[in-house]
Amino acid sequence: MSWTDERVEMLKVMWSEGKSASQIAKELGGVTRNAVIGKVHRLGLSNRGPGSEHPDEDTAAAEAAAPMEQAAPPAEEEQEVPEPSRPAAPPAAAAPRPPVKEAAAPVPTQRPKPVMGQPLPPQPAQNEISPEALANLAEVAKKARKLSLMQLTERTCKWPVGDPATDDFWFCGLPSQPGKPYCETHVAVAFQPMSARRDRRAGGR
DNA sequence: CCCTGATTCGC
DNA sequence: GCGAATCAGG
Repeated sequence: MSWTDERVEMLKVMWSEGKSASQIAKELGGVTRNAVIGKVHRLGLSNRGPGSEHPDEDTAAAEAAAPMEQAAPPAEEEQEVPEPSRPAAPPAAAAPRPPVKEAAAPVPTQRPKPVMGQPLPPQPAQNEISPEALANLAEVAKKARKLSLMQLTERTCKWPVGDPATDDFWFCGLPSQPGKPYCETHVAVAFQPMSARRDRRAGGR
């Protein structure tokens, strides 16, 4: 398995989102965590967020575009706490399943295309999305800024839409939740509590 | 023992 | 460039 542009792209996104090397390797498939780490270093992004990491909070922007309640759960995770919230279905994977569809359509038009002959890992069954969430997603899709990979910053929603292998691919781009990779709407969909996932954890870092 | 990323070094 | 083996640590 070689590092194709798509794979490197996914690696960058997932890494910047804070996913661990082993998890990225697992999702990319065909590589080990060592391979991922090695690649990360070779790409020179061993550091996870120096690029646009400035403690600069623009409340106006976030408030203007997402004037929703800003309940800040006490859950401040660092990969070492067995939190109940984790990406249920990593959209960054090959088949993001952009919920850009109406509730009427039982199935998104986006089909798992046979793009890139990589052994795409078994996509974890996506949990049900609440009707409210779907409604919001439909709205958000219209407001999406359709940013390209390089336009993403720490404060833009990195929810992918479309197929990374085609030009019909973009990221939501709306103001993301502080500390989260997605806007509030996408966070709600991506970070669903997953039931079956061992949480035995004690000391991680 | 589980896990994490970092580094080395033969390929 | 690649990644297994290894290292260093939680």
